[in-house]
Formats: sequence, C-alpha cells, structure tokens
Amino acid sequence: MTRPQSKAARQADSGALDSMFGALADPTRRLLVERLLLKGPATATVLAETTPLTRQAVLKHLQVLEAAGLLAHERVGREVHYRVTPQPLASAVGWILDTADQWDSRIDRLRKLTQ
Amino acid sequence: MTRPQSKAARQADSGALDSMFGALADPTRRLLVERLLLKGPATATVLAETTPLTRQAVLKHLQVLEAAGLLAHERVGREVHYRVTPQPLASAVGWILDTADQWDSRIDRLRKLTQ
DNA sequence: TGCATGTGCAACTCATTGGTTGCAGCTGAC
DNA sequence: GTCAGCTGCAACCAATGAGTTGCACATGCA
Repeated sequence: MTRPQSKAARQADSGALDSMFGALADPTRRLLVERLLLKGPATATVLAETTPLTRQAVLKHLQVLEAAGLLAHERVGREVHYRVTPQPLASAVGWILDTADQWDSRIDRLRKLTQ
Repeated sequence: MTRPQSKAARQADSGALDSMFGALADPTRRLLVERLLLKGPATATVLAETTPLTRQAVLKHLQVLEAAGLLAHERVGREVHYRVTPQPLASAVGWILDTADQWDSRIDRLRKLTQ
C-alpha cells in the first residue's frame, strides 16, 4: 500500500473515518478481517464455526465491516461470500500519517525553540 | 513516523488496538487530538469552549484518549494540561500495514494464478 | 481572608452495541 | 417434489457509552 494523498485524506468524510476506526476497534472484527485475508472469501456460517459466537452475531460484525467499506459480499448459489476490500484502510493510514506529520513538525518547532 | 516492527505490531496486546481504534472512532476525539497538535497543550475547560459540549463531556473524551495512550496530562498550578503522545499511533499503523501486506501478497498469489 | 476560577466526583438519562433466540423464506440436490 | 441447508428478518436483553446536571474541593490572587 502506498502513502495516500495527504490533504484529501484529512478532508475525507469524517463519517467514513468514524465507521472505519469503529469497525476496527473490535477484536472479533479484526480477527474476521485477518481470517478473510488469510483464507480467502467465506460465508458467515463458516466463519461462525471458528468462533464461539452465533452465526447471527458474526453476520452483524460482517455487516458492520461492510458498512465501513472494508468488506463486500457476493451471492454464490444459496451462499453469501464475504471478501476484504482494503482500499478504505488507506484513509485510516492517511489520517494517522497526517496527524503524525503535524506532531513531527510541532516537535521540530519545539526543538528549534529549545536549542 | 517510521514503519514499526511487523510481527510485534500484529502480536501487540489486542486490548491496546481496541482502545486506540475505539478512541479514534469518535470525530470529537479526533478533533481534540488535532487541536492539541496544532495549538499545543490545553485544559479541558479551554477545549470545551471550542466545542458545543460540556467541560465534563470533553473531559471524558480526554480520559478515553489518555486511556488509549494517545494523551498525557500534567498539573500546572490549578490547571491540568493535556498533550498528545503519538507513539501509540505507530501500533495502529502497524496493524493496518501488516493487514495490507497480507492483502497484497494474496493479490499477488491470485495474479499468478490467473495469468 | 475571601472570592473567583478551575478541577473532581457522582448520579442520572438516553441511545447504541453486542449478543441471543426463534422463525420464515430461498435454493440446490436427490 | 421434497427435504436439508443456508440466509434473512425481527424481537428482545444486558452492557456500554455519550452527555448532562449538581455539587464539593482546591488553588491563585487581591
């Protein structure tokens, strides 16, 4: 993944960052993302078998991730396959890196003042 | 900010990622972090004047950010100054970049299979 | 000393979230 | 056509979070 555009990332829809960071704030959801990345697309039923949760609970997590733009689903016969769509992660990294930039420049200013 | 160590970031305390992503999931909290970065340390009372919220509400947000390791406070006379401590952001970036790496390698594998 | 200002703590409300159970509706295969 | 398996929807519960109000406590300064 390359560094996203700075200004655009900071001005990106605040709601998008909300839902993304919120989606990633849950360990179960991060686990689901990692599983989908490692083993490829899967259904809510299959994913639920690997957790102590109900299919419905897993499904809700998947829907949260999808609402954040991190997942997409596709109907295959009578199954629904979920897969990761990681472009939105760039927004998160963009915000963090922009914020870090502000901190870095502030530190630089302080260094110059105190030297 | 430099790229954090890969394995350590993925194996970092899950709770740390929880609290950090959770803290960043709220637009008010991201705004507070940005304000503190741009204008330097400030008190909850001062920060509250720039928002439609109560001092107590702002204080709760500051405490959430501090619990996530993103802020620190210091008593100055009868005032309490909050400032940003951005090292933990590296964990967040680490997780995201690690996850992106998994995705990238998966895409590479798929490319090789489909070509 | 007394007062204004700033912080700390507790209780309360309201909305959201994570999780469950139950049941109905599709769909593929025999 | 029927049946098993998977998905979709709704209701419900417990816990957490965001925000408020009210009041007590500490501190700097005239």
